[in-house]
Formats: sequence, C-alpha cells, structure tokens
Amino acid sequence: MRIATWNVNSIRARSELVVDWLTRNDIDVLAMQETKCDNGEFPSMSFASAGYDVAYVGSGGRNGVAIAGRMMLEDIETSFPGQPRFPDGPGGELEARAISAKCGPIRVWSLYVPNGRGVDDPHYTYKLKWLTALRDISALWRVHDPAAQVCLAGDWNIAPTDADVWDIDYFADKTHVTDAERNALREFIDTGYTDSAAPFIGDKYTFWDYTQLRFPRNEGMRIDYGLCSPALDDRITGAWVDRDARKLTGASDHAPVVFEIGI
DNA sequence: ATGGTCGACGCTCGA
Repeated sequence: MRIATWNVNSIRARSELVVDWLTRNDIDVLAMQETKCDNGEFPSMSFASAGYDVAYVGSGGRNGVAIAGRMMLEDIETSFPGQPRFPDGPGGELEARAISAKCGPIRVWSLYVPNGRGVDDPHYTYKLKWLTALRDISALWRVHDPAAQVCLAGDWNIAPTDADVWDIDYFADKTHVTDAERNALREFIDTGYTDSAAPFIGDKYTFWDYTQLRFPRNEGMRIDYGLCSPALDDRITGAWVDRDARKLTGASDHAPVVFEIGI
C-alpha cells in the first residue's frame, strides 16, 4: 500500500497532473495541501474518474486541504478539536488547514501548518499555537488508542534539522528552522510519533522555491513529511520523494513524498 | 538587481 503527501499549490491549476501522477505511481491515498479551492469547486469528478474518493475543505482561494483514496473515505473531520483561529480569538477564521479520514485501518490527516511568515509576525505566534494545539490533541489520541494507525501527513513548514535546508546561514533570521519550531516538532516525537520517512529519504528536499533558480541549483528544504503512530510506523517499509514531479511543466513547488506500507 | 516565480478573491498578497 502507498500513502503520499503533496502540497499541490492549487488543485484547480493541476488536477489533471495530480490524478495522472496518482495513477502512474499506484498511490492508494494522497494527502493534499494548499488546494486553494473553495468547497463546491473541488474537481471531484477528475478523481472519481480515476477511482478515487475525495474529502476536502477549502475557503476561497487560500489554504485548503484534501484527501484522495481508492477506498471510501470514512469518519471525515474538517478541523481538529481546539484548532486555533487566525487572527486569534472568536472573530478569527478557522482556516482550512486540517482534514482527516479513516482510510481502511489508517487514520490519515492532511495538515497545512501555518507558514509563520516572519519571526516577528503574528502569523509566527499563530504557527506555534497551532502546533501546540495539534500536539495536545495528538497526544490524547495516543492515550485513547495506543494501537491506532495514525499518519499526521502534510506540509509542516518546519525543517527538522540543519541538513534539511540548503544553507542554514540563509535561514539565520527566518522561520522554519527556529528552536521554537523545532521544539514544537520534537514534542510530537516525544508523544510517540515518528518521522517515518526520514531514514529512507535522508537529506533529500521536498520543496524548492519557484524563484532564484532554487530547483536547478537544488536549493530546497525538507518540510513535507508524515509523523506516524507506532502501530503504523511498524508497517513502513520504505519512503521516497518524487523529485521528477517537481520537474514537470506547470509543477507545484513541492514534490510528493510517498510511504510504502507493508502488511 | 535584497529580485529572479507562481496562483489567486490579481492593479497585490502570500508563499
């Protein structure tokens, strides 16, 4: 079985490309981020024609997350309990950054962690708060059902180590590599989740900025991954980044990450 | 050249 995560950067702009990729690579479940697609405009038929059920949540042309699966997606959640709003408070928007479905025995989450923008930006505070709230509920799931197979997949907008960015000096004053962000990520690991793809992927990147010839120069970041609960981590037999998908004409600025799951 | 490119609710912003 294959589960993948991919920040598609607009599903309307490249639904055909994504569905073709799913079919060509024999993917069973795909967690998508940045669909940039309002509910009602999601290209469900493109997925259905290829044999995929979809769950999606969107708000205007910003953010947006979705899951496609060859099985019927069950128990869909379009946010997580306690998910913070932006701006903070009841007047803020519950952004479309988390969706979940039971895909057979596996509970898959498609997560689009807030970017943070800059370390002095309110969005950065929001990012940390969002991660803390997700960690809290994720820890509760672990306690509630220790045997559950859960994958927290998505665009985490955090490079776990210095090896996961092309030049750590470039990021000296930027988000994605700060101690606070990495500590927030480490708390998921402490809770019992594993960055299961990391040993297979090494320091390969999953994102390259469109600008400044970042891709041809391989100046990227590893910010897309899936944190797996122990019962699911036990089943992971491999993982890979499809760098070729980033080369295509009209490609997303992120490459998909694929998990190979055994019996 | 402190920008180089994308996608969107586009004459600007977020990534």
